[in-house]
Amino acid sequence: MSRELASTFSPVDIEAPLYEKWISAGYFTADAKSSKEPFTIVLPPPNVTGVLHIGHALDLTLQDCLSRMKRMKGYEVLWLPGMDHAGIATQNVVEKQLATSGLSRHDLGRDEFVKKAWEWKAESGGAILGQMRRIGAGVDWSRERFTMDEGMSKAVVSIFKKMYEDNLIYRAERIINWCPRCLTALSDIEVEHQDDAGEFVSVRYGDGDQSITVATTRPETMMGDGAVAVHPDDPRYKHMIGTEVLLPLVNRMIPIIADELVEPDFGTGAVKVTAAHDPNDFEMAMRHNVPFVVIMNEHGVMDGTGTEFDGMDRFEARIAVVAKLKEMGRVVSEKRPYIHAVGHCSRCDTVIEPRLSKQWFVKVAPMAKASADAVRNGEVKIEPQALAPRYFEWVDNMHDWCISRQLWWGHRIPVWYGPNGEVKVVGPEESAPDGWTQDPDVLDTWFSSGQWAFSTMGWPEKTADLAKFYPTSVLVTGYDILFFWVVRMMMMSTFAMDGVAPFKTIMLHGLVRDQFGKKMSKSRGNVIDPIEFMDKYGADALRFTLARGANPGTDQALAEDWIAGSRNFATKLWNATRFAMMNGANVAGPMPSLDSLNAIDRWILSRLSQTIQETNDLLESYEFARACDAIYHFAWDDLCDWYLELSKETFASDDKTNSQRVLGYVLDQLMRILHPIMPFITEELWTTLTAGESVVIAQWPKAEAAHVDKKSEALVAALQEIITDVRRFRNDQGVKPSQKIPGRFVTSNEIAQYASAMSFVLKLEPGDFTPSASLEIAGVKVEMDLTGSIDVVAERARLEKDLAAAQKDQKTAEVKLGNEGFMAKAPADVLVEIKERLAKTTSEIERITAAIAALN
RNA sequence: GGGUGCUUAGCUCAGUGGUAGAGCGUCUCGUUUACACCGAGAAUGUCGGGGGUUCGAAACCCUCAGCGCCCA
Repeated sequence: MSRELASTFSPVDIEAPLYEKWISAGYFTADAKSSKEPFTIVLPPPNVTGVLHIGHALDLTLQDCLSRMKRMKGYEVLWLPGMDHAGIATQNVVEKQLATSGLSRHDLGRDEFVKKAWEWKAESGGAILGQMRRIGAGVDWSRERFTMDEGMSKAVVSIFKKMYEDNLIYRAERIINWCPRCLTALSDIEVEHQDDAGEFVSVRYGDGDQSITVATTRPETMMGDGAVAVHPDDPRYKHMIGTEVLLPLVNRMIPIIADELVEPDFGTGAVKVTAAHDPNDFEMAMRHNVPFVVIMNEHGVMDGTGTEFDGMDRFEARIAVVAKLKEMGRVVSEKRPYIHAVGHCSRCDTVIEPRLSKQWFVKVAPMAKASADAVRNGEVKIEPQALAPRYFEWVDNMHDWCISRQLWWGHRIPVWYGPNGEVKVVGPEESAPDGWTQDPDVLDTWFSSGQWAFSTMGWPEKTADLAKFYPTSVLVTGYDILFFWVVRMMMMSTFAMDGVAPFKTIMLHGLVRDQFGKKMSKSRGNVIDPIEFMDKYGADALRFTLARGANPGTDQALAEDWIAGSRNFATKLWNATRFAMMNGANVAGPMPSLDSLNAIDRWILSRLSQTIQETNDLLESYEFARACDAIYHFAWDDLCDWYLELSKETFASDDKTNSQRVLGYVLDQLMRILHPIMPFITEELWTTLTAGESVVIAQWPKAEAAHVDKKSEALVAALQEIITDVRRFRNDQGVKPSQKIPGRFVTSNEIAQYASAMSFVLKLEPGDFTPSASLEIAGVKVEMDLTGSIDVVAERARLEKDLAAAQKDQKTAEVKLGNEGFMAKAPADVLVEIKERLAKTTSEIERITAAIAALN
């Protein structure tokens, strides 16, 4: 009735064809007209320049796992894929390409350059999409989106206009983060702070009585100073407040002002105020009317100081300025290296230059509040909840968001300026008056990817997709971009979608690290390439490893050995299924009634039922690691190590029909619950076993409460105890595993029914013999003939060790029961448990003592 | 400086009040007809230190030490 499985399992051979099968069957294409309850995930859009890294692999695995499970549960699943246009990154890539022919983007002009960028995207962009297929991601490719495609671009303009009209977007001159290499403004989150070794120089301003020493890490900016600030209550400087000192190098008189922001204990307690080149100084300058003196151009080169330093790079100038000040005898002290946090461009690592500049901003306060409220009032849940404080810390203290970028690749700001300084936002269906010019800048990429949850579904049109699939069910992403993208999405969505948050749950996972828990980086050389490991071990193995490491909200370590271990698990499943089918496992016809089954069959059904329940509950609560563990131990320990071994004797007999059906059922169900995590091998095995169309569309198993059978569990536990102890005895006695020895079980209880199953596993041959050894375990006497004398020394050592352990356990139980406080206060069930433990250890001690006596 | 985690077997990590767990690694035995990508058996932890709460603490509280991350 069914196909035969190849004798060896080769993941690379089965994976690609199966993915093609799923796609052509349309399993992943969502239907907005379906009457099924929706389950929606939008894929955090990878960067168009990016390739699949191990973090994506984890993120995709978890999303795929959830969406496959929900599909099996009967939901109408939409998992929407796509990419963002990555303004700076893409522009950098294309500029680099141009540079190879000696061209800059300015040589081409804006329109030509943007055309080039689109060409680049068509040819080389989106490599990651192909890699997503490789890992088995069941996304709806028919709905693939790109942040710069036509629909999303329209949405960007619409929302810009809407926000502008609501006074949520404004243009202002502020200190912004400027990258002198990318030549653009950046938002706060595109700046990475690193501890760098700099210098801390104290410089004397003024002379004689009218002098004050300021300490700074940026001496080169002193030509732009507009004041010196001290704390208003600082007794050292109180008398100087309101007076002026001489600013060296440029010989300008600047005031000494008092501001609470100054920390008296930091440095000399006096700081220079460089209003146009430092965000804190800017704030102070606004309060005290300190002039803004710009001393650098957009490249970070000194400019307009009227000194010898003009034309020097800022870092060059720093050295030259200090040298000059030293010459003048103005350097009071120097500390070098001075470790302090310095902002770097997250795209090119250049040191950020705070720069006074006119830019567009989003006023975040109202939207940030709505975003915070949605989580506070429970509309949106953060999983794990322990990470919610991080979210609040960010949304509650957010600065306005600088959204203009001095780039060409991106959504051009839809603002036009008239000849007399008029400003007009031009919506998607409108056009600008003749003679007006459009703002040259583009919008931050996050401005459009922040709309990912709704404009991918056709907003602002009232589409069927939006009606069916918005808000999305769960957002799965790393906690590292909680502040970046998630908060942006929360703000944009609550604004555009009448206050309805974009997702019901935000599920955060951690980062993937190397086997020692260290961050992966090119410089460390510890980067794991998911493609390489999928080639070697299969996508399922990589997925299982990642899911098994995914404890809520925490980072996970990853090593090749562990992926190999998951591959071994896949091989084990393959071989177990192959073996089962060789022995006639099947899913034909109804299941036999429970009372017609033997205890071993009933036991595996009981374990299966519990495993299904456990797996379901764990996956529903995003406990991927524990779900994997539950399945792994059921499959390997319960099914392979015990059920199959204990059933071998049955399968060799004539009375095997029931067990064949039970085994078929167990494998069928096992493949279903494992499918979301290991889709390929489960599909291959399930379709082979059941001859069904696809496990992708099979029903998710329900835990059968009627299958839970404590009696059979107790019985099998006894069988396991007996078998393990006999094995141990054989091992201690130096009997080889394959060696058959005479042996029999002497018992009057129901374990007797399973004597032949145990004999089969233990290689014991019943018959007429004079036992040379006997063990008593779980109320069963096992008699064996080792043909000759047994190793009394080894056996006594073993027994004495067991005796000591039993005595220790007995003692702790006795102590508890002799404790008045325990007897008075411990709950009844614990009391019963300890009493049972005492009884058990006591009889165990009797048994071992008798066995030792018998040895003599 | 502010916030927030973490410290459990050689390694990486589970374990939120009732006799310490997993995977990998280690040691011994083994080609028994599913599987050597395997099987069987074994060893290994005063749960970072100290104090407290409790009949009972790896878990709860305080404190010290070390490590990490985010933000300034």
